[in-house]
Amino acid sequence: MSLPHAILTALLEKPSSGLELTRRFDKSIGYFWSATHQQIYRELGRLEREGYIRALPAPTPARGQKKEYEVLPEGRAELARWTAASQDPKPLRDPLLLRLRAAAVVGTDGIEADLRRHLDLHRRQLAEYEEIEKRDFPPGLDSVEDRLQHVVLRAGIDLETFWARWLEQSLEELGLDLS
Amino acid sequence: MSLPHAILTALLEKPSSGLELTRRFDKSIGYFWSATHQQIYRELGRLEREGYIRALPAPTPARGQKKEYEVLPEGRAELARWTAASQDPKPLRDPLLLRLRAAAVVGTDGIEADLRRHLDLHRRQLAEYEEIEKRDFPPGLDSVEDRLQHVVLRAGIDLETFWARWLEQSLEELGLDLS
DNA sequence: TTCTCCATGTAATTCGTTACATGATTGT
DNA sequence: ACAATCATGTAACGAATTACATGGAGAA
Repeated sequence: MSLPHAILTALLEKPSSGLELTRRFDKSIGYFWSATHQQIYRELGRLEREGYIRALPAPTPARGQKKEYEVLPEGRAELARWTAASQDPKPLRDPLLLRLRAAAVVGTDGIEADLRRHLDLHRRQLAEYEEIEKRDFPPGLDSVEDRLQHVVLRAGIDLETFWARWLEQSLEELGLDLS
Repeated sequence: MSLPHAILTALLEKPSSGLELTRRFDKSIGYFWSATHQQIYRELGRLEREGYIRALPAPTPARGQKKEYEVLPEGRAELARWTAASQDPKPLRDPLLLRLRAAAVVGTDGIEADLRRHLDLHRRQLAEYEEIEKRDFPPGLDSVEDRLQHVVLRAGIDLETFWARWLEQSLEELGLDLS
């Protein structure tokens, strides 16, 4: 039940149309909760039916016309309720770890190349996050909002750092040099 | 498409019935690919229909009777193929990070207690993994299989370490002492 | 006999993904 | 006029979650 709340958060930050939301989900919020335009349109319809958001009055409402949404007080209340509610952490589910475990049974042939590729992808993502940190979070920011957004970005940076280090160590441990 | 391959791996390690698999998915393999008994039974049926596994001949095949499965050569081949195939890393998707982002908009009321709870849960999981490491991976193990299983466990340990540290730092950053 | 596990399933729903469809706007 | 792009959707499917159903075996 996270997607509707991701959308409510995005719309509170700035009222938007479906496609604008889709673009914003390719960065920012999408860094920790991705979504496609099909999911977003479906969810916008649901949220509107349930009275959490409404479409801003448009001159000519028609298919193919831009439709902007804003959050209603009920939507904000629901988001506050959900944010405060306790939730268990999801158990880890990672195909790459599963593949290594399988490789212990059927052999490691062909997996090293993909480990190196993952290492490269995580390094790139890390660099991107660090760019954002440098740009958007100069030292000396103090508001609670800034601090919250910063710790979230920190999670992204630390996670990518973990993956990169772990992949480096694992490649070495398995006797595969780093090219 | 990971669940069938998780099951093939588990069955290669040791032929099992559905319920035995379910129990093993509560530990070991389940630490990085969890599954419920409903998923497992459905997938066992599919794998059998497709000729990847077969039920061992039982004295009295009937509902409510234990049914053991073993992997056929086709199943092993499919697992080897999947293990070697390239796969993109899944984008991060974490409800807790989303809630912090939402809290930047609707306020932090009620979220600190859950952050502390998550910290506690991650510390417990970390302790459990470290127990396993001490028990199953004494220094001096050398086979490729052991090393592979060890780096997988290492990923679990490092991930839990990351979450615990990140939660400690975030609670502090948000001005909430660690009680 | 009834209760409690063990063991194997079915059913309904939701969420995410992939592919496709349609209208409006802008540039050439 | 045509193509490309913007924008909003539909349809179909697969995977995961939740709840429920059925049967067998042993203990009180």
